[in-house]
Amino acid sequence: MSNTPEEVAQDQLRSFVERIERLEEEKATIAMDIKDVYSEAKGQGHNVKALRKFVARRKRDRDELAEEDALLEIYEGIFG
Amino acid sequence: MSNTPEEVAQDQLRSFVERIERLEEEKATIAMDIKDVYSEAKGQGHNVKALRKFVARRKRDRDELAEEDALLEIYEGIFG
Amino acid sequence: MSNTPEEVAQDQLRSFVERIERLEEEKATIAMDIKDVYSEAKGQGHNVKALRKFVARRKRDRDELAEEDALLEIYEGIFG
Amino acid sequence: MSNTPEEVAQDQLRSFVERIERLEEEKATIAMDIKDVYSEAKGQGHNVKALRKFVARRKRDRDELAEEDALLEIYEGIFG
DNA sequence: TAGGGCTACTTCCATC
DNA sequence: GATGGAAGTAGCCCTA
Repeated sequence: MSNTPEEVAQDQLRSFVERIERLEEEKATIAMDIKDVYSEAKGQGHNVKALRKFVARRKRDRDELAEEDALLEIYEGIFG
Repeated sequence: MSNTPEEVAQDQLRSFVERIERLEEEKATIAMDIKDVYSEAKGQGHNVKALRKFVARRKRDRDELAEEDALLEIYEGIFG
Repeated sequence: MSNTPEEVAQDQLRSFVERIERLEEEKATIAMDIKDVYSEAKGQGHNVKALRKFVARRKRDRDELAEEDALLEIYEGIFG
Repeated sequence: MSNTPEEVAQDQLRSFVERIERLEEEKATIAMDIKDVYSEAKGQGHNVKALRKFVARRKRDRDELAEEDALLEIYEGIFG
């Protein structure tokens, strides 16, 4: 009752495709959730554009911080 | 022990930002999961580029179906 | 009467900026022309939304053809 | 040798589609030209990212200026 | 004012 | 490891 290598490869491929599509669906759902939160904020009188900019800036700051930490580790590796 | 309107607005804003950042984090996690699946597929000898194209094509097909429905609505708007 | 390297670089840069802005202007003009054609069609009683979808679909069909060629290349890369 | 109204509408539609597709093609060509200019600038040692930002900023400045002019006209319409 | 289309940016992958 | 090109994503704008 064994399968040919081609069948095995087919099954693997199908499995990969299913896993990817499942994850993409989840991602799309979350993206919609985010839109909903912005809409809700707007409904309460907040400035969505500014809110987006604020969130983006915080993300940039976090990324820069992470980069600094990474640099620090490198320096510690050299001098520490 | 009540708060000023400004404080209330501030709290709201903070809450929105937190919700958004939480969701963005989840989204980023899922994006990484997807990358991992592609990497795993590659590790098993599959052609990642072709796999991506396949997944994209399936998505497009699904979208086309949805779009046909939309066109139908448009035509109904004309003839209905 | 020769120029310093900095001046040369400045002149180059200015030239690049001018060329880009000229092209961007042309592009914007054409984008407006396209809008105008849609408006004109609308003025003659055509359904703009459906027209847009039609044009988009034709473009997608063309792209799909090109993509099939690309897929062929990929497969040739695998089996060739 | 006259045509039915349906045929006339068809011909019109075909004409609109052709005009649009022609313009879209021109637009795509110009977009490629712009890319080429950036590539050329890069080839001469310029920082493309910074150059893009610079061009974008100039555009923004121009838009704001245009907006001010529009405001001025409005004011002139009121007070002039 | 919500939605969809367009544009621009960023990311990602394959190649050298 | 850089670079070029393609894919995906996010923000903006405009119409209905």
